[in-house]
Amino acid sequence: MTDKTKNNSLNITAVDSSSLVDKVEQTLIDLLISEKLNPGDQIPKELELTEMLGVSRTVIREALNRLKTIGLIESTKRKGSTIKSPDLLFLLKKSLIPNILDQATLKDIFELRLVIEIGMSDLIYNRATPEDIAELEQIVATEPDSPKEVLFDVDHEIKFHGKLYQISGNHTLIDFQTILLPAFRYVYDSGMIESPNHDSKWVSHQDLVKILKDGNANKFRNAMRKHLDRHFKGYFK
Amino acid sequence: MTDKTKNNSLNITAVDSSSLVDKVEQTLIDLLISEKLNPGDQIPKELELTEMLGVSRTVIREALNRLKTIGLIESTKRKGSTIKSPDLLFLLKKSLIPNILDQATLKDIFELRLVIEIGMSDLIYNRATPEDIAELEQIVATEPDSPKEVLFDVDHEIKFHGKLYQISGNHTLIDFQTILLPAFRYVYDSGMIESPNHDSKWVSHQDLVKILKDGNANKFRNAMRKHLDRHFKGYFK
DNA sequence: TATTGGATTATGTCATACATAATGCGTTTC
DNA sequence: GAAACGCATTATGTATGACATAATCCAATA
Repeated sequence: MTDKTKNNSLNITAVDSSSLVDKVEQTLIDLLISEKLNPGDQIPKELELTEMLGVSRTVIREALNRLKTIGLIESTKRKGSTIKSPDLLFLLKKSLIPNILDQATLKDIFELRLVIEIGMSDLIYNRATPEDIAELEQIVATEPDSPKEVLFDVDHEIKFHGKLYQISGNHTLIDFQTILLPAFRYVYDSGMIESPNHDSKWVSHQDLVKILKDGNANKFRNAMRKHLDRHFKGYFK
Repeated sequence: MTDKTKNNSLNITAVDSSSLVDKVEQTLIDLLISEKLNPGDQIPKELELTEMLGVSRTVIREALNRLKTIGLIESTKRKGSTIKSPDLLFLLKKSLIPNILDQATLKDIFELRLVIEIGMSDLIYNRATPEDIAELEQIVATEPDSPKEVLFDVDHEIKFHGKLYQISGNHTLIDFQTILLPAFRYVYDSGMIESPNHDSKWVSHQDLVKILKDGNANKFRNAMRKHLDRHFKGYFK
C-alpha cells in the first residue's frame, strides 16, 4: 500500500505535480536572481543547459521560451540568449483582452484608473510646463462653458486625460494608460456602468486647467477628485 | 536584383523578420479576440492547429506555451487547452526582478507606489469597517508618539500599508502591492533614495488612523499625501 | 585595404517516437 | 445492481535526431 492510496490523517507529503518545464523555468529564474546577472549578460547555450540540468533540449527550449515571453531574455541566432530589462507593461498589453476578463477584474481596473489619476495629481502639478498647460488649454478650448451641456465623449476624454499622463513624466504610468484604455472603453460600451451625468458642482476640464495654472498642488488634487466624482458614483452610496 | 539588395530611397517593403512562432502566436490571439471566446471555451487540439496553420507541432506548441505563460490558456492532458481569464498581476510578479530592472523603471515603480497610495485614499475611506480601524489601531499602538523618534522600519511600514491595500477591497490593487514591494524595498536597500527624515509637520500612522476614524474623505486623502511627503522629497524642489 | 565567400556556431523548425495523465467503458466482484 | 478494477483511448508532455537559417569569424582573393 503506497501513501497515495490513503487520504486520511497520515502524514502524507504532497506530490509534486509540476511539469519538467515548470521546474526548469523556476531553476533558471532562480539563477538569474542568485547570480546577480545584469541586462546584457549571457546565459548558457541550450545544449549546455541540456547537459547541466539533465533534460532534453525540448524542455530547455520551452522554459527559455517562457522567459522570453515574460521579457526576461532575448535570443539571437549564433549569439545565444542574453538577459534583458523587461518591459513590464508589454505583457499586460497582450493578456488584457477585455472580453476574456471577468467582470470583477474589469471593475478593479476601472477603479484603478480612478486611483491613479487622483494620485498622479502631484506629479502633474509639479511637472507641468507652460507649454503643457498651453496644450491643455487648446484641447479644452472647444468645450462648451456650461457643464450641463458637456456630452460624455470618450475620445475627447481620452485626449485630455492622455495629455495628463504624459505630463506626469512617468513612463510606466504612460504605458499603463494605453493598457487601461481598452478595458475602460469596454466597461462603458458594454453598459456595465452608466454614462455619467454632471451635477452643478462638477469640475470640468476647463476648471482643472485653470487650477493647474493658478492654484496649488492640494487644490489641484482635490479638484481632480471632484472631476472624477461622477465615476465614483455607483461605487459608494 | 531583388529589393533586398538596395537600401536607398527605392520603395522597399520592410522584410518581415518575425519568427514562425511569433506569427502563430499572433494568429491565435487574434482568434481569441475575433471569435469572442469566453473563459472555459476550448481551442483546437495541437494536431488540428498543425493542419489548420500548416506548421509543425513544435511551432504550435511553442506558441501555445506562450499563451499559457501569459495566462490566456490552460492545458490539461487528454482534455486539450481551454481559455482562461488571466491573472494580470501574476506575470508582473515573475518578471519583476529588481536587480534586472533598469534604474529608470525602478524609479517609475517607486513613484507608482506613491501615486496609488494617495489615489486609493477614497477607496479606503469609504470601505473601512470598524474592525479594520481597530486592526489599524492595534498595528500603530506600538509606535512612539513623537514623530522624531520614529525609525524607518520597512517591515512595519509594510504591515501598516499592506492593511490599507487590503481595506481598499480592490484585488488587483492588493496583488499590485506584493509586486511593488520588492522593488520598493530594493530602492531603499540599494541606496538609490535616502531613508526619509521626519519634519515637524509629518503625519504619522497614528494620525492617519485618527483621521480615518473621525475625519472625512478629503481630509484623509490630504493627510495621506502629507504622510508620504517625505518620499516625494528628492523629486520636486 | 576592401570585399567576397565559405566555415562555424547557436537558435529556429521539422518529424517521429514514446511517456504520462485523464477520461470513459466494459468487466469483474460482492 | 452498484462499486471497484483494469484496459483502451486521447491529447498533452518529453526525448531524440536531423536539417534550416541567421550571425559571426576568418582566410582567400582582387
